[in-house]
Amino acid sequence: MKVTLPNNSVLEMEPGSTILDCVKKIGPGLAKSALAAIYNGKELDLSRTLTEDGSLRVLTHQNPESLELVRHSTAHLMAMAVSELFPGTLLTIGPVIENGFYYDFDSTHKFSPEDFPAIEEKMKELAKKDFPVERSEMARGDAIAYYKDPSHREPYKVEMMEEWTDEKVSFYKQGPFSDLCRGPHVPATGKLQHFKLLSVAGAYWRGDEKRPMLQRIYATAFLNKEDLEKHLFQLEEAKKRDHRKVGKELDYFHLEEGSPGMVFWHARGWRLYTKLMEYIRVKLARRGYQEVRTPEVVEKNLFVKSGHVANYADLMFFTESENREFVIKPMNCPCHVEIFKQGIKSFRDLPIRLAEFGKCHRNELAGVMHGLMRVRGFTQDDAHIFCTVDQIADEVADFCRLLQEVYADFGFNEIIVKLADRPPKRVGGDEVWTTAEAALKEACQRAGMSYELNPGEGAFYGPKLEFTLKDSLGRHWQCGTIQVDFNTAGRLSAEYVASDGSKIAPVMLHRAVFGSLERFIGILIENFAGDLPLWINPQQIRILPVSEKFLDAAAELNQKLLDAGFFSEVDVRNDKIGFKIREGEREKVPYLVILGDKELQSGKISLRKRKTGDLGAFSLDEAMEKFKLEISSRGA
RNA sequence: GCCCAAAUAGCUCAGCGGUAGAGCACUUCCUUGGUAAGGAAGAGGUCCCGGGUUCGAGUCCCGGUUUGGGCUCCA
Repeated sequence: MKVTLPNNSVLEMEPGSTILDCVKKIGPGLAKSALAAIYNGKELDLSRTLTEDGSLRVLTHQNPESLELVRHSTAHLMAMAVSELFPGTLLTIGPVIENGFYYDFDSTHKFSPEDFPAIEEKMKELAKKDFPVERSEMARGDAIAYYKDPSHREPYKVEMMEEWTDEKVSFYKQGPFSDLCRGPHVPATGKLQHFKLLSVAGAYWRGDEKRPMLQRIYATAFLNKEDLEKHLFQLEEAKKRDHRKVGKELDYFHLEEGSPGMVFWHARGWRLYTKLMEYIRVKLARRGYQEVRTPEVVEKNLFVKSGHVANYADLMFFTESENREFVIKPMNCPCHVEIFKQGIKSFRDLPIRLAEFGKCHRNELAGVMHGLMRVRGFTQDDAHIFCTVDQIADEVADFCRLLQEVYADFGFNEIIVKLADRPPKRVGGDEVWTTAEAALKEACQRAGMSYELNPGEGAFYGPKLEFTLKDSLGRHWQCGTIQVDFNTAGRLSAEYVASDGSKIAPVMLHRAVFGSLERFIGILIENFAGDLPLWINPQQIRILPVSEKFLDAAAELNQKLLDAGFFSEVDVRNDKIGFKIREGEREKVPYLVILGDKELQSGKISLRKRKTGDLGAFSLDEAMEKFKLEISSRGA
């Protein structure tokens, strides 16, 4: 049998040899460090027997592809440790996830982080024993019978296997522990060294709330110690940056028990909020959007006609007055349609782009609220573009460019685009869907964005693009979206007069760049760890008088800065300058101005930049130029 | 909505059947200063809400609310 290596050399192997035999032939060092191999494009265990000619690539700790393998094998190691420490625990599944893996257990023992050291110790002990990990196969029926036997009862495994159609299933055995698994795995438990248990949480069997609640242990594993430590450091960093914590420290907002999921914006947070609105408002005006404002309390009937009450009632707040029923609007679209319907629209008027900072309320499930990221009352930077089918591509392409421009201004340069196409249940003919999907694809191309397909995930009324940005810690946040809608305008009897005089319902494009102002602010806080760039920072300058003698001079300077449009304030407290500097740094004020005798004598001010330190003396004009430059360049 | 946990001073938290505590912040006084914490004194609490157990409940039990970690869902 011929085995081709990556350097194109060919090894001649006896029939019946395993991959490991092959690797040994390449070199004993490689055989020692090998974890698995890719043979003819398939990832396989080293113990697998070669049955055909092929090309071989050996995976070691050096290869990024090994990460999933190691994580999955570590999941088995964790399951083994848990089984030994807590006999009677039932096994379910232990998949690899983005930054690690988890394993779901059904156990009478209630796991808590206090169990982690013992489990980790056990894992290390089992790893040290270096059990070989051995693959075996069994007929599916036999495996089911085996797992039904009371002495090794695993009902969850039985349920999974009963749904499969494979004739044979594979098991992986390490020492006394074995688990149903497709593999592949590392050759021995000794290869597993860099892991950490992270958290424990409830999770339904198969994500179904009617099924038993299992206990999920989240953990992670890496190929080397440095990567593990780097990841653990990032988790710590993320915790420090938590927008709920930072937002409170910076006095941006608070939430309270009486209004769950509704934000009380404090002066500073609201300054940031309005800054973002002003920023996007200018961009929209230049692209031909018309900003409008519609009511938050709307007659229920409008949302009955739009279909929201039928499909969305669980998430809506209702109210009534004078025997009439109203809704607190959960979205702005029907209101924008009402504006569109005022007067007669011609095809010449299209596209019409109606934008609104629309405050919406959704009665989200109690368990899903999360700081600013998931709230019940929020404001979308919403707009609806009423257009013809032919105009979709142009409008979407223009939106994609707008979105790129905006995200780049905030320093987000990596954007993931997902195209969700036609779902099984949908309205509209196939030819319209095809046109719309093609238009979205074309728009992405024109904007130079590559997209992943999210098959069947579109809304019932049309396909959509979803935009996810990556923050400074590499975390993903879905913000922007543009959705094609063939349904709503027609339902609400909105139409335009076409060139042939017929009346046609326009296509509606629902779109948002930030998504919601609340969520976007949460993302900004975490991305910048509270150190917002000067151009959006609601605190820009704080004047620190060296002693009370300089309070008047400080007030005068403060007024000049306020007149010039900067956010400035004076620390009037009777404390030493060192203390005020410390406080200013702690409260993340970008610039501190020290004002004392020296400054009054020289007519200059002393500037101190956060995290950098003393910048020296500047005339007021020089300092303001400096601020303006930093603001216009949007520098961080 | 479901599982688990938490809720004590403005903030961060300790106390876990026997008279409510600390640090920071706040107020007053002393100090009037030069690039990351000057000193002293004072004030501040329905211990989330409602029931129960007990001679006695922040503390134990039950119910509710909110928050947190997840599941599911989503801007």
